[in-house]
Amino acid sequence: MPELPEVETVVRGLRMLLPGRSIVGVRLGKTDFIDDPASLEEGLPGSRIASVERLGKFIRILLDPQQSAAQKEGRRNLIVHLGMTGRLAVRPAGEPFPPHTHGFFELDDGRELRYTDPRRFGRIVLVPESGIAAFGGRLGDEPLEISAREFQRRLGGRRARIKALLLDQSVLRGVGNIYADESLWRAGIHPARLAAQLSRTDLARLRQAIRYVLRWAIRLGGSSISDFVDAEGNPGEFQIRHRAYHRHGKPCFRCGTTIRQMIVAGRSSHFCPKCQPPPRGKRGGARAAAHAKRAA
DNA sequence: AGCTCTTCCTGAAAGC
DNA sequence: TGCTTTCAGGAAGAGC
Repeated sequence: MPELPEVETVVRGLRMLLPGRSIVGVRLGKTDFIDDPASLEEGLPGSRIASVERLGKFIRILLDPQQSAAQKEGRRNLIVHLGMTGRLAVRPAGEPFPPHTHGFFELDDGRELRYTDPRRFGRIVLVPESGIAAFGGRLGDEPLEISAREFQRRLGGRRARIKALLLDQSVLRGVGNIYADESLWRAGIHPARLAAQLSRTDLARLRQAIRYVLRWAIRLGGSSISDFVDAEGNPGEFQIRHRAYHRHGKPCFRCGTTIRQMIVAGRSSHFCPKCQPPPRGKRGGARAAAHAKRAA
C-alpha cells in the first residue's frame, strides 16, 4: 500500500515527465472515487501542468489555467490519493492499459497519465489553489521535517496508543501501517504502548527511527507489496528490508525472538515481543492492569 | 478523547 | 481440483 516513500517515489517520477505538458483530454471509467468527475472532463483540457508535489500521501499536481480565456479560473490542483491499490503511470496513448484503469489524462506529447486502481480506495479531487492551504491544514506535520521539539509536543502526553497516533494523518502526514511497524521495531517500542507513557528518550528515538526508515525506503524506491510500482512501472525494493511488517512467525533480526502479530488501533501490527516490551504486565497491558487493581 | 465497528472494493489466500 | 468464504486495509463516519 502506498505510503510516504511510495508516494514520494511516484512523485519524483512524475516530476520528470509532467511539468510543462498540457492536458488535452480526459476520459474516465468508473468514477465513484472521484469527487466531481464532470469538472475533470470539462474543466481540465487546456490546462498546463506546473508542478508535482507530495502532501503526505497525497499527490498534488498544480495546473495553470488554459491560455485561451473563456474561464478566468485561477490555478487548480489535481489531488490524487492512491488508497491501497492506486497507480499513476505515464504511457504512450496507444499502449494497452491494465484492467481497472479508470482515469486517462491525455497529454500534448502523445502520452497519457493513467490512473489504475482495482479496489478504488483511492481518491481524486480538484482543489482550487485558494483551497490548498485549508486542504493541507487538515494534515499533520511532515515526518521528515518535524523537529524533535514539535514531535514531542504533538505526541507526548496523548493517551492514545502510539501506533494509532503514527497512523493518524492529522498528527503526522504520510506514515502508514508498514512504516509505523518498521519504525516502532527500530525504536524498540511496542505498538500498543500509550504515547503518554513514553519517555522523552523513547519519543526522540522514535522520531529518529521514522526518519531513518522513511529515508532508506525512499532511497530504495519504496516497498512493493500489493504490486506497487513507480511512474515508469518499476517495483521498489524496500520490502526485502522489512524487519517487522508481515514477518510474524519469523525470527527478529535483532534478537532472534519470533515476531508476533496482533491488532492494535484496528490494524494488524507486527513486533518483537522482546525488543518491544508490551505495556506493563505482559498481555492485556495497562487496561488489564487497571482492571485488576479495581477488582482488588 | 479515543476506541471499536462499519463501509467502500477486489483479488488473494484459506477453507472445505 | 474447484468452488465458497474470509480477509486485508486507508480513511471517514457512527456510536459508545
